[in-house]
Amino acid sequence: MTRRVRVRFAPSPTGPLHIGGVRTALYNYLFAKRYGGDFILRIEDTDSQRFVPGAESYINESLKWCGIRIDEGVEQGGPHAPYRQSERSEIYLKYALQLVAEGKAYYAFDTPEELDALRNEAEAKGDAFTYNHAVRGKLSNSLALSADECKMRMDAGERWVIRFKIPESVEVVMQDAIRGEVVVDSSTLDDKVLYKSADSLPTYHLANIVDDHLMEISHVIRGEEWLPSLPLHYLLYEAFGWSMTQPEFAHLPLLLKPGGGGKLSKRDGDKMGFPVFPLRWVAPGGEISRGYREDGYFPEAFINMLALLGWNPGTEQEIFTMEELTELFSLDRVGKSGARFDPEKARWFNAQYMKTKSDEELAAEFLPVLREHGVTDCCIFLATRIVGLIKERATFVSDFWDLSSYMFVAPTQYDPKVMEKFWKGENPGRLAELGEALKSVPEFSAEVLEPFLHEWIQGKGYPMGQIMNSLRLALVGESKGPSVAAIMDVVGRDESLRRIAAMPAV
RNA sequence: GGCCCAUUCGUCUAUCGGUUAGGACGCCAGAUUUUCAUUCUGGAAAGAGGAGUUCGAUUCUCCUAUGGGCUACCA
Repeated sequence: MTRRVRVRFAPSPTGPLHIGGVRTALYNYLFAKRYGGDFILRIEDTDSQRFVPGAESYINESLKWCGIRIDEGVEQGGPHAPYRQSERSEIYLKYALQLVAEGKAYYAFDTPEELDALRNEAEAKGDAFTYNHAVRGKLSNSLALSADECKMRMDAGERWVIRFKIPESVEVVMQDAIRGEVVVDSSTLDDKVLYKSADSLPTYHLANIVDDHLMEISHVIRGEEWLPSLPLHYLLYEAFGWSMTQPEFAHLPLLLKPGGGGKLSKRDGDKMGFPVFPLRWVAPGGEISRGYREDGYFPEAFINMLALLGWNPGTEQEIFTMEELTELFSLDRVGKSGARFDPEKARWFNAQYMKTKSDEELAAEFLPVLREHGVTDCCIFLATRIVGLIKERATFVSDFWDLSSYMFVAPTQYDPKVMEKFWKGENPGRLAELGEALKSVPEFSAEVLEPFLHEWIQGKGYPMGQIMNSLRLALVGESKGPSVAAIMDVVGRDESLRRIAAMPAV
Protein backbone atom coordinates (compact mmCIF):
# COMPACT_ATOMS: atom_id res chain seq x y z
CA MET A 1 0.00 0.00 0.00
CA THR A 2 1.47 3.28 -0.99
CA ARG A 3 -0.20 6.43 0.01
CA ARG A 4 0.48 10.05 -0.55
CA VAL A 5 3.23 11.39 1.66
CA ARG A 6 1.79 13.94 4.05
CA VAL A 7 3.83 15.21 6.96
CA ARG A 8 3.12 17.81 9.55
CA PHE A 9 5.18 20.12 11.68
CA ALA A 10 3.15 20.67 14.81
CA PRO A 11 4.68 23.18 17.20
CA SER A 12 2.92 24.66 20.17
CA PRO A 13 2.95 28.44 20.30
CA THR A 14 4.55 28.66 23.72
CA GLY A 15 7.46 30.79 22.57
CA PRO A 16 9.85 31.14 19.69
CA LEU A 17 10.94 28.10 17.76
CA HIS A 18 14.49 27.10 18.56
CA ILE A 19 16.96 25.60 16.12
CA GLY A 20 16.03 22.07 17.11
CA GLY A 21 12.45 22.82 16.16
CA VAL A 22 13.58 24.38 12.91
CA ARG A 23 15.57 21.27 12.11
CA THR A 24 12.51 19.09 12.76
CA ALA A 25 10.51 21.30 10.42
CA LEU A 26 13.28 21.12 7.84
CA TYR A 27 13.53 17.34 7.91
CA ASN A 28 9.76 17.08 7.57
CA TYR A 29 9.84 19.47 4.65
CA LEU A 30 12.74 17.72 2.92
CA PHE A 31 11.08 14.36 3.37
CA ALA A 32 7.78 15.62 1.98
CA LYS A 33 9.41 17.23 -1.04
CA ARG A 34 11.65 14.24 -1.66
CA TYR A 35 8.56 12.12 -2.17
CA GLY A 36 6.38 14.75 -3.79
CA GLY A 37 4.17 15.06 -0.74
CA ASP A 38 2.59 17.76 1.39
CA PHE A 39 4.05 19.73 4.26
CA ILE A 40 1.44 20.80 6.78
CA LEU A 41 1.81 23.29 9.60
CA ARG A 42 -0.52 22.57 12.48
CA ILE A 43 -0.57 24.75 15.55
CA GLU A 44 -0.97 22.70 18.72
CA ASP A 45 -2.32 25.28 21.10
CA THR A 46 -4.23 22.99 23.44
CA ASP A 47 -2.50 24.37 26.49
CA SER A 48 -4.38 27.55 27.19
CA GLN A 49 -2.07 28.27 30.15
CA ARG A 50 1.13 28.48 28.18
CA PHE A 51 -0.01 30.40 25.13
CA VAL A 52 2.45 33.16 24.19
CA PRO A 53 1.26 36.00 21.97
CA GLY A 54 3.36 36.41 18.86
CA ALA A 55 4.74 32.90 18.94
CA GLU A 56 2.60 31.69 16.08
CA SER A 57 3.55 34.48 13.72
CA TYR A 58 7.16 33.97 14.77
CA ILE A 59 6.91 30.35 13.65
CA ASN A 60 5.49 31.37 10.30
CA GLU A 61 8.11 34.02 9.74
CA SER A 62 10.90 31.66 10.70
CA LEU A 63 9.84 28.99 8.25
CA LYS A 64 9.46 31.59 5.55
CA TRP A 65 12.97 32.93 6.18
CA CYS A 66 14.34 29.41 5.96
CA GLY A 67 12.66 28.82 2.63
CA ILE A 68 10.35 26.14 3.99
CA ARG A 69 7.12 26.47 2.11
CA ILE A 70 3.92 25.36 3.76
CA ASP A 71 1.35 23.51 1.65
CA GLU A 72 -1.43 23.52 4.20
CA GLY A 73 -1.66 25.53 7.37
CA VAL A 74 -3.28 28.32 9.29
CA GLU A 75 -2.31 31.00 6.76
CA GLN A 76 -2.59 28.94 3.61
CA GLY A 77 -5.74 27.01 4.51
CA GLY A 78 -6.35 23.56 3.04
CA PRO A 79 -8.82 20.68 2.84
CA HIS A 80 -8.54 19.93 6.54
CA ALA A 81 -8.90 23.44 7.91
CA PRO A 82 -8.82 24.72 10.52
CA TYR A 83 -5.18 23.95 11.33
CA ARG A 84 -5.17 25.51 14.76
CA GLN A 85 -6.22 22.96 17.35
CA SER A 86 -7.96 25.51 19.54
CA GLU A 87 -10.34 26.06 16.62
CA ARG A 88 -10.98 22.35 16.34
CA SER A 89 -11.97 21.89 19.99
CA GLU A 90 -15.41 20.50 19.24
CA ILE A 91 -13.91 17.65 17.24
CA TYR A 92 -12.04 15.96 20.05
CA LEU A 93 -14.66 15.39 22.72
CA LYS A 94 -16.66 12.93 20.68
CA TYR A 95 -13.58 10.77 20.13
CA ALA A 96 -12.81 10.79 23.82
CA LEU A 97 -16.43 9.93 24.57
CA GLN A 98 -16.31 7.12 22.06
CA LEU A 99 -13.46 5.52 23.99
CA VAL A 100 -15.38 5.94 27.25
CA ALA A 101 -18.44 4.30 25.72
CA GLU A 102 -16.29 1.38 24.58
CA GLY A 103 -14.73 0.99 28.03
CA LYS A 104 -11.30 2.07 26.76
CA ALA A 105 -11.25 5.30 28.72
CA TYR A 106 -12.90 6.62 31.84
CA TYR A 107 -13.85 9.76 33.71
CA ALA A 108 -11.63 10.83 36.58
CA PHE A 109 -12.43 13.42 39.23
CA ASP A 110 -9.17 13.51 41.15
CA THR A 111 -8.18 17.09 41.78
CA PRO A 112 -4.71 18.36 40.96
CA GLU A 113 -4.17 18.76 44.70
CA GLU A 114 -5.06 15.15 45.38
CA LEU A 115 -2.72 13.97 42.67
CA ASP A 116 0.07 16.18 43.93
CA ALA A 117 -0.39 14.71 47.38
CA LEU A 118 -0.16 11.19 45.97
CA ARG A 119 3.00 12.10 44.08
CA ASN A 120 4.61 13.60 47.14
CA GLU A 121 3.66 10.60 49.20
CA ALA A 122 5.22 8.24 46.68
CA GLU A 123 8.31 10.38 46.36
CA ALA A 124 8.79 10.32 50.11
CA LYS A 125 8.92 6.54 49.89
CA GLY A 126 11.43 6.74 47.09
CA ASP A 127 9.24 5.80 44.19
CA ALA A 128 7.01 7.53 41.68
CA PHE A 129 3.27 7.70 41.61
CA THR A 130 1.76 6.28 38.47
CA TYR A 131 -1.91 6.51 37.63
CA ASN A 132 -2.23 2.98 36.28
CA HIS A 133 -3.92 -0.40 36.53
CA ALA A 134 -2.66 -0.90 40.07
CA VAL A 135 -4.29 2.16 41.56
CA ARG A 136 -7.08 3.30 39.27
CA GLY A 137 -9.63 1.11 41.08
CA LYS A 138 -8.99 3.04 44.29
CA LEU A 139 -9.20 6.61 42.98
CA SER A 140 -11.99 9.01 42.19
CA ASN A 141 -13.01 7.84 38.75
CA SER A 142 -15.81 6.15 36.89
CA LEU A 143 -14.10 2.79 37.31
CA ALA A 144 -14.23 2.97 41.09
CA LEU A 145 -17.33 5.10 41.56
CA SER A 146 -20.91 4.15 40.75
CA ALA A 147 -22.55 5.54 37.64
CA ASP A 148 -24.95 7.54 39.79
CA GLU A 149 -22.15 9.08 41.78
CA CYS A 150 -20.32 10.09 38.60
CA LYS A 151 -23.42 11.63 37.16
CA MET A 152 -24.06 13.49 40.37
CA ARG A 153 -20.55 14.92 40.43
CA MET A 154 -20.72 16.00 36.84
CA ASP A 155 -24.16 17.53 37.25
CA ALA A 156 -22.82 19.43 40.24
CA GLY A 157 -20.26 21.00 37.95
CA GLU A 158 -17.31 19.13 39.36
CA ARG A 159 -14.34 19.16 37.07
CA TRP A 160 -13.37 15.94 35.38
CA VAL A 161 -10.92 14.56 32.86
CA ILE A 162 -11.04 11.56 30.59
CA ARG A 163 -8.17 9.15 31.07
CA PHE A 164 -7.09 6.42 28.70
CA LYS A 165 -7.31 2.98 30.26
CA ILE A 166 -3.97 1.45 29.39
CA PRO A 167 -4.39 -2.29 28.83
CA GLU A 168 -2.42 -4.38 31.29
CA SER A 169 0.62 -6.46 30.34
CA VAL A 170 0.50 -5.98 26.63
CA GLU A 171 3.72 -6.00 24.67
CA VAL A 172 3.56 -2.95 22.45
CA VAL A 173 5.78 -3.57 19.45
CA MET A 174 6.59 -0.41 17.54
CA GLN A 175 8.50 0.43 14.41
CA ASP A 176 10.63 3.54 14.18
CA ALA A 177 12.16 4.48 10.84
CA ILE A 178 15.37 5.53 12.51
CA ARG A 179 15.66 3.16 15.46
CA GLY A 180 14.00 0.02 14.19
CA GLU A 181 11.86 -2.06 16.51
CA VAL A 182 11.10 -0.79 19.98
CA VAL A 183 9.17 -2.92 22.47
CA VAL A 184 7.54 -1.69 25.65
CA ASP A 185 5.40 -3.45 28.25
CA SER A 186 2.15 -1.53 28.59
CA SER A 187 2.18 -2.07 32.34
CA THR A 188 4.92 0.54 32.66
CA LEU A 189 2.65 3.16 31.13
CA ASP A 190 0.24 5.44 32.95
CA ASP A 191 -3.36 6.31 32.21
CA LYS A 192 -2.78 9.57 30.40
CA VAL A 193 -5.32 12.32 30.45
CA LEU A 194 -6.91 12.71 27.03
CA TYR A 195 -9.39 15.46 27.65
CA LYS A 196 -9.96 18.04 30.33
CA SER A 197 -13.31 19.59 31.12
CA ALA A 198 -11.70 22.63 32.73
CA ASP A 199 -11.00 24.23 29.36
CA SER A 200 -12.90 21.80 27.11
CA LEU A 201 -9.68 20.98 25.32
CA PRO A 202 -7.89 17.72 24.62
CA THR A 203 -4.33 17.08 25.70
CA TYR A 204 -1.55 16.69 23.17
CA HIS A 205 -1.92 12.93 22.92
CA LEU A 206 -5.58 12.86 21.91
CA ALA A 207 -5.45 15.90 19.64
CA ASN A 208 -2.32 14.62 17.98
CA ILE A 209 -3.69 11.19 17.15
CA VAL A 210 -7.08 12.45 16.06
CA ASP A 211 -5.66 15.20 13.86
CA ASP A 212 -2.97 13.04 12.31
CA HIS A 213 -5.72 10.56 11.43
CA LEU A 214 -8.14 13.15 10.14
CA MET A 215 -5.46 14.99 8.19
CA GLU A 216 -4.26 11.75 6.64
CA ILE A 217 -0.72 12.16 7.88
CA SER A 218 1.50 9.42 6.48
CA HIS A 219 4.69 10.03 8.44
CA VAL A 220 5.26 11.54 11.85
CA ILE A 221 8.78 12.93 12.07
CA ARG A 222 9.43 14.48 15.44
CA GLY A 223 12.01 14.83 18.18
CA GLU A 224 13.24 11.92 20.25
CA GLU A 225 11.63 13.40 23.34
CA TRP A 226 8.40 11.89 21.99
CA LEU A 227 9.66 8.34 21.86
CA PRO A 228 8.42 7.52 25.38
CA SER A 229 4.87 8.35 24.38
CA LEU A 230 4.96 6.29 21.21
CA PRO A 231 3.48 3.20 22.91
CA LEU A 232 0.59 5.32 24.14
CA HIS A 233 0.05 6.57 20.62
CA TYR A 234 0.15 3.04 19.21
CA LEU A 235 -2.42 1.96 21.79
CA LEU A 236 -4.58 4.94 20.96
CA TYR A 237 -4.56 4.15 17.24
CA GLU A 238 -5.51 0.62 18.12
CA ALA A 239 -8.30 1.73 20.42
CA PHE A 240 -9.79 3.84 17.66
CA GLY A 241 -9.41 1.01 15.18
CA TRP A 242 -7.01 3.04 13.05
CA SER A 243 -3.97 0.82 13.28
CA MET A 244 -4.07 -0.03 9.60
CA THR A 245 -3.78 3.60 8.57
CA GLN A 246 -1.61 4.92 11.35
CA PRO A 247 1.39 6.94 10.22
CA GLU A 248 4.92 5.68 10.18
CA PHE A 249 7.10 7.18 12.88
CA ALA A 250 10.59 8.58 12.92
CA HIS A 251 12.11 10.03 16.07
CA LEU A 252 14.96 12.38 15.38
CA PRO A 253 18.03 12.54 17.60
CA LEU A 254 18.10 15.60 19.81
CA LEU A 255 20.20 18.71 19.33
CA LEU A 256 22.47 19.01 22.36
CA LYS A 257 24.20 21.97 23.97
CA PRO A 258 27.77 22.46 22.65
CA GLY A 259 29.40 21.60 25.96
CA GLY A 260 27.13 18.70 26.74
CA GLY A 261 24.66 18.72 29.57
CA GLY A 262 21.37 18.15 27.87
CA LYS A 263 19.26 19.12 24.94
CA LEU A 264 19.17 22.60 23.58
CA SER A 265 16.20 24.44 24.99
CA LYS A 266 14.40 27.70 24.52
CA ARG A 267 15.52 28.84 27.91
CA ASP A 268 19.10 28.79 26.74
CA GLY A 269 18.26 32.01 24.89
CA ASP A 270 21.56 33.37 23.77
CA LYS A 271 23.29 32.66 27.05
CA MET A 272 25.46 30.11 25.32
CA GLY A 273 27.23 32.75 23.25
CA PHE A 274 25.39 31.93 20.05
CA PRO A 275 21.77 32.26 19.03
CA VAL A 276 19.40 29.38 19.61
CA PHE A 277 16.61 31.02 17.66
CA PRO A 278 16.35 31.57 13.90
CA LEU A 279 15.00 35.09 14.32
CA ARG A 280 15.39 37.69 17.00
CA TRP A 281 12.75 37.28 19.68
CA VAL A 282 11.43 39.86 22.05
CA ALA A 283 9.68 38.14 24.92
CA PRO A 284 6.44 39.62 26.24
CA GLY A 285 8.48 40.68 29.28
CA GLY A 286 10.86 42.62 27.05
CA GLU A 287 13.80 40.23 27.16
CA ILE A 288 15.58 40.05 23.84
CA SER A 289 17.14 36.94 22.34
CA ARG A 290 19.43 37.01 19.35
CA GLY A 291 18.52 35.36 16.07
CA TYR A 292 20.54 33.85 13.27
CA ARG A 293 18.99 36.21 10.78
CA GLU A 294 19.92 39.30 12.76
CA ASP A 295 23.37 37.91 13.49
CA GLY A 296 24.01 37.98 9.77
CA TYR A 297 23.55 34.37 8.78
CA PHE A 298 22.34 33.65 5.29
CA PRO A 299 19.26 31.45 5.40
CA GLU A 300 20.89 29.03 2.93
CA ALA A 301 23.87 28.62 5.24
CA PHE A 302 21.64 28.19 8.27
CA ILE A 303 19.57 25.51 6.56
CA ASN A 304 22.64 23.76 5.18
CA MET A 305 24.20 23.62 8.62
CA LEU A 306 21.03 22.29 10.25
CA ALA A 307 20.48 19.69 7.55
CA LEU A 308 23.86 18.14 8.28
CA LEU A 309 23.29 18.05 12.02
CA GLY A 310 21.98 14.52 12.26
CA TRP A 311 21.79 13.61 8.60
CA ASN A 312 24.30 13.13 5.82
CA PRO A 313 24.08 11.83 2.29
CA GLY A 314 26.99 9.41 2.67
CA THR A 315 29.20 11.38 0.30
CA GLU A 316 31.83 13.97 1.11
CA GLN A 317 29.77 16.85 -0.20
CA GLU A 318 28.94 19.40 2.49
CA ILE A 319 27.44 22.34 0.67
CA PHE A 320 23.89 21.81 -0.52
CA THR A 321 21.14 23.96 -1.90
CA MET A 322 17.62 23.34 -0.65
CA GLU A 323 16.88 21.71 -4.02
CA GLU A 324 19.78 19.30 -3.65
CA LEU A 325 18.67 18.49 -0.13
CA THR A 326 15.14 17.69 -1.26
CA GLU A 327 16.59 15.31 -3.84
CA LEU A 328 18.92 13.53 -1.44
CA PHE A 329 17.15 13.43 1.90
CA SER A 330 16.16 10.12 3.37
CA LEU A 331 15.23 8.98 6.85
CA ASP A 332 17.55 5.99 6.81
CA ARG A 333 20.55 8.28 6.65
CA VAL A 334 19.49 10.12 9.80
CA GLY A 335 21.77 9.31 12.72
CA LYS A 336 20.61 7.73 15.96
CA SER A 337 22.54 9.72 18.53
CA GLY A 338 22.16 13.27 19.71
CA ALA A 339 24.24 15.93 17.96
CA ARG A 340 26.03 18.65 19.85
CA PHE A 341 25.57 21.96 18.17
CA ASP A 342 28.85 23.52 16.98
CA PRO A 343 28.74 27.31 16.59
CA GLU A 344 32.18 27.33 14.90
CA LYS A 345 30.97 25.14 12.11
CA ALA A 346 27.91 27.31 11.70
CA ARG A 347 30.23 30.26 11.06
CA TRP A 348 32.21 28.25 8.56
CA PHE A 349 29.07 27.48 6.60
CA ASN A 350 28.23 31.15 6.46
CA ALA A 351 31.71 32.02 5.20
CA GLN A 352 31.29 29.41 2.47
CA TYR A 353 28.07 31.00 1.33
CA MET A 354 29.65 34.44 1.56
CA LYS A 355 32.01 33.42 -1.21
CA THR A 356 29.20 32.34 -3.47
CA LYS A 357 27.23 35.58 -3.13
CA SER A 358 27.62 38.19 -5.84
CA ASP A 359 29.38 41.43 -4.98
CA GLU A 360 26.31 43.40 -6.07
CA GLU A 361 23.99 41.50 -3.75
CA LEU A 362 26.34 41.92 -0.80
CA ALA A 363 26.92 45.58 -1.61
CA ALA A 364 23.20 46.24 -1.34
CA GLU A 365 23.32 44.87 2.19
CA PHE A 366 26.48 46.83 2.92
CA LEU A 367 25.11 50.28 2.06
CA PRO A 368 22.86 50.55 5.14
CA VAL A 369 25.80 49.50 7.33
CA LEU A 370 27.90 52.26 5.77
CA ARG A 371 25.20 54.80 6.48
CA GLU A 372 25.19 53.73 10.13
CA HIS A 373 28.86 54.63 10.20
CA GLY A 374 28.24 58.01 8.68
CA VAL A 375 29.29 57.15 5.15
CA THR A 376 26.54 58.58 3.00
CA ASP A 377 28.35 59.29 -0.24
CA CYS A 378 29.23 55.72 -1.22
CA CYS A 379 27.46 54.64 -4.40
CA ILE A 380 26.48 51.05 -5.12
CA PHE A 381 29.28 50.72 -7.67
CA LEU A 382 32.00 51.66 -5.22
CA ALA A 383 30.44 49.46 -2.55
CA THR A 384 30.41 46.57 -5.01
CA ARG A 385 34.06 47.16 -5.80
CA ILE A 386 35.02 47.23 -2.14
CA VAL A 387 32.97 44.16 -1.28
CA GLY A 388 34.80 42.29 -4.01
CA LEU A 389 38.08 43.17 -2.36
CA ILE A 390 37.17 42.17 1.18
CA LYS A 391 34.48 39.48 1.17
CA GLU A 392 36.95 36.59 1.28
CA ARG A 393 37.98 37.88 4.69
CA ALA A 394 34.42 38.10 6.02
CA THR A 395 32.04 35.66 7.65
CA PHE A 396 29.15 38.11 7.95
CA VAL A 397 28.11 41.27 6.17
CA SER A 398 28.53 42.93 9.55
CA ASP A 399 32.27 42.21 9.28
CA PHE A 400 32.53 44.44 6.22
CA TRP A 401 32.92 47.71 8.08
CA ASP A 402 35.84 46.55 10.19
CA LEU A 403 37.46 45.15 7.08
CA SER A 404 37.07 48.28 4.99
CA SER A 405 36.68 51.35 7.21
CA TYR A 406 40.09 52.62 6.00
CA MET A 407 38.61 52.88 2.53
CA PHE A 408 36.41 55.69 3.85
CA VAL A 409 38.28 57.29 6.72
CA ALA A 410 42.01 57.80 7.16
CA PRO A 411 43.64 55.83 9.96
CA THR A 412 43.75 57.78 13.20
CA GLN A 413 46.15 55.44 14.90
CA TYR A 414 48.82 53.02 13.81
CA ASP A 415 49.32 49.48 15.03
CA PRO A 416 52.31 49.76 17.42
CA LYS A 417 53.68 46.35 16.46
CA VAL A 418 53.68 47.22 12.78
CA MET A 419 55.17 50.64 13.52
CA GLU A 420 57.95 49.02 15.42
CA LYS A 421 58.67 46.62 12.61
CA PHE A 422 58.52 48.93 9.60
CA TRP A 423 58.47 52.59 10.58
CA LYS A 424 62.17 52.91 11.14
CA GLY A 425 65.49 53.32 9.38
CA GLU A 426 65.33 54.44 5.79
CA ASN A 427 61.65 53.66 5.37
CA PRO A 428 60.10 57.03 6.27
CA GLY A 429 62.38 58.87 3.88
CA ARG A 430 61.85 56.37 1.10
CA LEU A 431 58.08 56.44 1.54
CA ALA A 432 58.15 60.22 1.21
CA GLU A 433 60.17 59.80 -1.94
CA LEU A 434 57.59 57.32 -3.23
CA GLY A 435 54.86 59.84 -2.41
CA GLU A 436 56.55 62.34 -4.69
CA ALA A 437 56.81 59.78 -7.49
CA LEU A 438 53.12 58.90 -7.14
CA LYS A 439 52.17 62.46 -8.02
CA SER A 440 53.18 61.88 -11.61
CA VAL A 441 51.62 58.45 -12.17
CA PRO A 442 49.51 58.98 -15.30
CA GLU A 443 46.50 57.03 -14.11
CA PHE A 444 45.74 56.25 -10.46
CA SER A 445 44.22 52.81 -11.02
CA ALA A 446 45.13 49.43 -9.56
CA GLU A 447 46.13 48.22 -13.01
CA VAL A 448 48.66 51.02 -13.43
CA LEU A 449 49.78 51.27 -9.80
CA GLU A 450 50.52 47.60 -9.39
CA PRO A 451 53.38 47.46 -11.94
CA PHE A 452 54.43 51.02 -11.14
CA LEU A 453 55.09 50.24 -7.49
CA HIS A 454 57.12 47.17 -8.32
CA GLU A 455 59.17 48.88 -10.97
CA TRP A 456 59.79 51.99 -8.90
CA ILE A 457 60.89 50.04 -5.81
CA GLN A 458 63.04 47.67 -7.81
CA GLY A 459 64.44 50.52 -9.86
CA LYS A 460 65.57 52.23 -6.68
CA GLY A 461 66.95 49.00 -5.35
CA TYR A 462 64.88 49.30 -2.18
CA PRO A 463 63.67 46.20 -0.27
CA MET A 464 60.17 45.38 -1.52
CA GLY A 465 58.71 44.20 1.81
CA GLN A 466 59.91 47.23 3.72
CA ILE A 467 58.45 49.77 1.35
CA MET A 468 55.21 47.95 0.64
CA ASN A 469 54.50 47.41 4.33
CA SER A 470 55.31 51.01 5.14
CA LEU A 471 52.93 52.13 2.44
CA ARG A 472 50.24 49.81 3.76
CA LEU A 473 50.79 51.16 7.23
CA ALA A 474 50.24 54.70 5.98
CA LEU A 475 47.10 53.77 4.08
CA VAL A 476 45.47 51.32 6.50
CA GLY A 477 47.10 51.89 9.87
CA GLU A 478 47.74 48.20 10.32
CA SER A 479 48.81 45.09 8.53
CA LYS A 480 45.71 43.88 6.77
CA GLY A 481 43.61 44.21 3.66
CA PRO A 482 43.84 43.67 -0.09
CA SER A 483 46.70 44.85 -2.28
CA VAL A 484 47.90 48.39 -1.67
CA ALA A 485 47.38 49.21 -5.34
CA ALA A 486 43.69 48.35 -5.02
CA ILE A 487 43.39 50.38 -1.83
CA MET A 488 45.01 53.43 -3.44
CA ASP A 489 42.74 53.07 -6.43
CA VAL A 490 39.64 53.18 -4.20
CA VAL A 491 40.94 55.91 -1.91
CA GLY A 492 42.21 58.09 -4.76
CA ARG A 493 45.40 59.99 -5.44
CA ASP A 494 44.83 62.99 -3.19
CA GLU A 495 43.82 60.96 -0.17
CA SER A 496 46.63 58.43 -0.70
CA LEU A 497 49.20 61.22 -0.76
CA ARG A 498 47.61 62.86 2.24
CA ARG A 499 47.91 59.62 4.24
CA ILE A 500 51.53 59.21 3.26
CA ALA A 501 52.24 62.77 4.31
CA ALA A 502 50.35 62.29 7.57
CA MET A 503 52.68 59.61 8.84
CA PRO A 504 54.25 60.61 12.14
CA ALA A 505 57.95 61.39 12.25
CA VAL A 506 60.14 58.71 13.72
C1' G B 1 13.88 5.54 41.44
C1' G B 2 11.21 3.41 36.95
C1' C B 3 10.82 3.07 31.54
C1' C B 4 13.09 4.12 26.87
C1' C B 5 17.06 5.71 23.48
C1' A B 6 22.07 6.24 22.38
C1' U B 7 27.81 5.42 22.50
C1' U B 8 33.86 6.05 16.04
C1' C B 9 39.14 11.81 16.45
C1' G B 10 37.59 17.86 21.03
C1' U B 11 32.90 18.54 17.62
C1' C B 12 29.70 16.87 13.15
C1' U B 13 30.23 12.28 10.76
C1' A B 14 31.63 7.81 6.78
C1' U B 15 32.08 2.51 7.47
C1' C B 16 26.21 -1.66 6.42
C1' G B 17 32.24 -8.77 9.49
C1' G B 18 38.13 -8.49 6.52
C1' U B 19 39.95 -0.68 5.43
C1' U B 20 46.96 1.95 6.52
C1' A B 21 39.25 3.32 10.20
C1' G B 22 37.80 8.12 5.37
C1' G B 23 35.97 13.36 5.21
C1' A B 24 34.62 18.19 7.47
C1' C B 25 35.01 22.07 11.51
C1' G B 26 38.59 23.63 14.95
C1' C B 27 43.94 23.24 16.08
C1' C B 28 49.36 22.97 14.50
C1' A B 29 53.17 23.29 10.49
C1' G B 30 54.64 24.48 5.54
C1' A B 31 53.77 26.69 0.52
C1' U B 32 51.71 30.97 -2.10
C1' U B 33 51.16 36.48 -1.00
C1' U B 34 53.94 43.32 -0.21
C1' U B 35 50.22 42.42 4.85
C1' C B 36 45.81 40.00 6.57
C1' A B 37 42.60 36.66 4.63
C1' U B 38 41.68 33.17 0.82
C1' U B 39 43.73 28.88 -1.51
C1' C B 40 46.91 24.55 -1.55
C1' U B 41 49.95 20.71 0.96
C1' G B 42 51.09 18.11 5.33
C1' G B 43 50.35 16.85 10.70
C1' A B 44 48.39 15.61 15.60
C1' A B 45 43.60 13.42 16.83
C1' A B 46 38.72 8.12 17.44
C1' G B 47 35.98 2.65 17.67
C1' A B 48 33.79 3.53 26.40
C1' G B 49 35.07 -1.25 29.15
C1' G B 50 34.27 -6.55 29.62
C1' A B 51 32.36 -11.13 27.94
C1' G B 52 30.62 -13.97 23.97
C1' U B 53 29.32 -15.42 18.32
C1' U B 54 32.95 -15.95 14.23
C1' C B 55 38.64 -18.05 10.74
C1' G B 56 38.12 -12.73 11.66
C1' A B 57 34.85 -7.84 14.99
C1' U B 58 34.18 -0.65 15.07
C1' U B 59 30.31 -3.51 12.67
C1' C B 60 26.12 -9.02 15.58
C1' U B 61 24.48 -10.54 21.01
C1' C B 62 24.73 -9.81 26.32
C1' C B 63 26.52 -7.25 30.72
C1' U B 64 28.68 -2.88 32.82
C1' A B 65 29.79 2.21 32.45
C1' U B 66 28.72 6.85 30.54
C1' G B 67 25.56 10.38 28.06
C1' G B 68 20.56 11.68 26.98
C1' G B 69 15.14 11.63 26.94
C1' C B 70 10.50 10.75 29.39
C1' U B 71 8.14 10.05 33.97
C1' A B 72 1.97 16.87 34.34
C1' C B 73 -5.30 18.05 33.73
C1' C B 74 2.89 20.93 28.99
C1' A B 75 3.81 20.12 24.33
